[in-house]
Amino acid sequence: MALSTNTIGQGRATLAGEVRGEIERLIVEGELAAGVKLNELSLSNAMGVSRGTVREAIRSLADSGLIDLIANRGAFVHETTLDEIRNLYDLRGAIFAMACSACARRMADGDTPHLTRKLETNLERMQKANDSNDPKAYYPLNIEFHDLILENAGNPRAKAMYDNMIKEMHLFRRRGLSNATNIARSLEEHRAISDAIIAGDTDAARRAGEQHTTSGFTRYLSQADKADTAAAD
Amino acid sequence: MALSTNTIGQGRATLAGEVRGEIERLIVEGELAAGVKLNELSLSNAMGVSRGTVREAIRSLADSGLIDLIANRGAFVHETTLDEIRNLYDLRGAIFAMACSACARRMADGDTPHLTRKLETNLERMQKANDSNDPKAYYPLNIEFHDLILENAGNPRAKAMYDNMIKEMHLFRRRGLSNATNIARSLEEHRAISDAIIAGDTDAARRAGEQHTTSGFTRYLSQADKADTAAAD
DNA sequence: TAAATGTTAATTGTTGACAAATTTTCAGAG
DNA sequence: CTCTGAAAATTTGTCAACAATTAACATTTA
Repeated sequence: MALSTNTIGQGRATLAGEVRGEIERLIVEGELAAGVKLNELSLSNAMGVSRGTVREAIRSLADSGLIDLIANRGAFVHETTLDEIRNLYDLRGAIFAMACSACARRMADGDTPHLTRKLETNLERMQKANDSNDPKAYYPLNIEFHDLILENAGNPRAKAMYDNMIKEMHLFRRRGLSNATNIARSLEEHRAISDAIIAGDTDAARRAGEQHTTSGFTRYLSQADKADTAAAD
Repeated sequence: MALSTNTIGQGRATLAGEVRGEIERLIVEGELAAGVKLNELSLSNAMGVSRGTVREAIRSLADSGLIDLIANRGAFVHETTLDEIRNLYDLRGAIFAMACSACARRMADGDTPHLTRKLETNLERMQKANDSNDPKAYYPLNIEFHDLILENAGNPRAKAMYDNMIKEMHLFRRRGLSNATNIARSLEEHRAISDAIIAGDTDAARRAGEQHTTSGFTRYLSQADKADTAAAD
């Protein structure tokens, strides 16, 4: 679970929080590969803090799903299986669809005055990135789009969960959006979601959001297949 | 979030794990009321362990949502607002609907051979509890029903999240099911969910699951209103 | 040789002490 | 009487040392 939502000033205010962020970075950026064991002493030496502080940071990271803890044996960088990826997509899809629906409801209620404008701006930029065939520009815009929806769904807990899952998926998600065809299709789906939200149509928004995540998983699988095929050559 | 799924042997194998369980019990059973500050020294004295161990237990509980951490100020039992309850219901509904749908799919695929039987047994007992107008018998059966679905959805991560939310809602959820009318309606909805799952109808299962959670929130609100009215007398 | 056992080294679990921050207390001014 | 602010007391953050557990390795035995 992993929710830092309720943990105020834990990010950088305390030393353990800083170490936590550093370890998280090491994992997300791939310097600590999946399955690797985290040695408390080594880490404390490398970072110039006490072992207890490192220990606290590791414990705090454990619930987020990035680290597995085994009593008396240590902490290991979590190895994500294909089944888990499928489960994460399902879960993320359920939460995202709910968020899309909530956005549409709040839009209809007039609770999100600036959202229409922000969605349109985002979509324009995405269109531009697609036209100029620039996947690297698309990636952050894609994240921004999802953030926009989660942020305006009025459910901080959902956003925290979503962000946690994104962090874990971040490691393998990028290649799912690495070619122009996928970007074009993703953009279409974003437009459908945006339209439904702006229209205040909760059911359509939910369906569009669900559809988008499902397609995302399909894109990921096709990409993973290619990678496997290439590896088999 | 707080997912103990990946945390093997953390529950009781280690002293900190035991303390964690004890603190969790104190909170869930209401001995530590919402908003109360957790004093590390007092707890360590009361439980006969060192402060560091208590501290580790508290940290480990923080992500579950039961405890708020503020740097340099301490740990507080989380106070759940009405907005948060609404958000939790939304979130729980999204995950539960997804689980219902997944159960239906797995049923159709023949992956859950014993589920039909177990659902039917559960429903029969619920019917009996309803006939004899016995809310106390219904409550654990209600939990069992939801567990059955989450357990058979093939998504351990979803189950872990769901269980976490249940734990937090446990504090105020009981009164939402405290009269016969509510039990009868809840039973009806359970039957709809069960039928859709057994039929392997993923869409119907999702809709029924969603409907059930929405109704649950309505039931909660009406009950809360009554309580408020009573309190105002 | 292979399995089982005992011994040693490395690592995690737990504790108590010190440093830094926060809260409380209380004297004095307005 | 209330407000301000400095000193004291309390509480959290960090550290280093000790205890318990696990992993690695050598030795014995079948």
